[in-house]
Amino acid sequence: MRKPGKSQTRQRILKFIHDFVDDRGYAPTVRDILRGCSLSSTAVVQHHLNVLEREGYIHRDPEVFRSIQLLDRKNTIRVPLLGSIAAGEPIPVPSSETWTSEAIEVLQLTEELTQGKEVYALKVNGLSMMDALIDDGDIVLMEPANTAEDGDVVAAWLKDKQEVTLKRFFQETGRICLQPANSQMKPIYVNPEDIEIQGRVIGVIRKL
Amino acid sequence: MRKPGKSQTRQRILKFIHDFVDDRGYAPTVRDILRGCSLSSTAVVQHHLNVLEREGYIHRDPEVFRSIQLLDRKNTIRVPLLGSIAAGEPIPVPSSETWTSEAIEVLQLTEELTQGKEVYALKVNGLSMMDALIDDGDIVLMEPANTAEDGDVVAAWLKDKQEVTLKRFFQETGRICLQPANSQMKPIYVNPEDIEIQGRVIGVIRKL
DNA sequence: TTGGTTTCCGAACACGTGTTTTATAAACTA
DNA sequence: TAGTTTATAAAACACGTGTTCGGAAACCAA
Repeated sequence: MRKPGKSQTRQRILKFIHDFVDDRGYAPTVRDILRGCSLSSTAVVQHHLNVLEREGYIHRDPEVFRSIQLLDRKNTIRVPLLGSIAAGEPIPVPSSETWTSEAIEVLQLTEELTQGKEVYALKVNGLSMMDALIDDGDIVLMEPANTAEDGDVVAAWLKDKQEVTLKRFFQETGRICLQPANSQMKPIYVNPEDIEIQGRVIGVIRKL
Repeated sequence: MRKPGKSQTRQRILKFIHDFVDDRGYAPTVRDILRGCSLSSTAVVQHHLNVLEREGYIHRDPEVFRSIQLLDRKNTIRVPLLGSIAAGEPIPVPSSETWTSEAIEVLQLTEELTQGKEVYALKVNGLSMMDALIDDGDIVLMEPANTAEDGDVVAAWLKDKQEVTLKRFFQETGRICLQPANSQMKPIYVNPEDIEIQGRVIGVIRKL
């Protein structure tokens, strides 16, 4: 009384879990799976779940009800939109307390975009970032940072011009090179003491 | 021995649920909340959960363990990355069957970005879209469309030039105006029969 | 004060649910 | 063929968990 294929029951179970989570928003129990896949013993389900976990498809916390997690699902992360970024004013830099308390709005993004880092978002005000290919109304994802590595795109405060700019950062001997994303535009060079790194840009989102 | 504020306990509970779900991937039980919020009776938690549900913050399925769902969570949607978009070639337009079968990769995005529409994604190849403030490597979110309204940003195939372009669409008398996002650049005008709308752009994503 | 509402406590009940055990049958290996 | 591994079945155990109830404490309004 065994299935012909190698393990088509396991495929059914995995699909059932997917559908169940999509539908109900939480994971099924062993007995939910039993009924949903027309099996007749919890031990069968138990066995297949163990195999699925060993093979890396799911994760379970032992003894915890409804704790099946599908490992190909990415978590969504709540990203606080802390304010705006404009040419003439420094950007809001989050303290540990502003994180959700002072958020104007809370975006919900996946690790696809946040890359697992603790980020915050800023809305771009005006056209001053156009040389970084950033439009009015775009949302930039920032990672808090005071320093930068070569090649990072940073939000830099230029003390002499009293303005913030988004450019690619390169450390050179005695000076810093800030390169626009738009390669048709020329880089600018500043003294290290005339610049203040306010954050690292890890993404841009434009909703139309 | 009652809390001073009006119902700060309820706030604590809601925050605890958020953190718990973020951390573990499934919802807490009544007793998890009890311990996590330093309360001493499940009935207290039960009461606050009822209020939270009545006020629309959460949803619970009666008698089901760990069934608390946070209603401000947006669903994540699997978006197929169907190919690339480059200057000299038409963009891949999805049939109903390519939807996930021919996907090069599957992005996972929230309704925040997809706006609830059925979208697909294309990776931008080259710098030809720079006048739309789109960089090499950016990902554009497309909604299938053959027509456009005034103001839409569309992917248009220009028959005479044999190239695809991303521009804002405006219908004028006898001609069509295609306006770059970069306002420093001039719009172009084409005959209605020289243009073919291949899709509507609803978003742009740049990962750095 | 008075009454009414909300919040809290402690305890108990009922059952959903993960787990284990034993047994049987099918498939694979040598 | 015999031996091993895998898949299935039925039943039972142990406890996690939603729910309920009676009563007390804090707050509010008249």
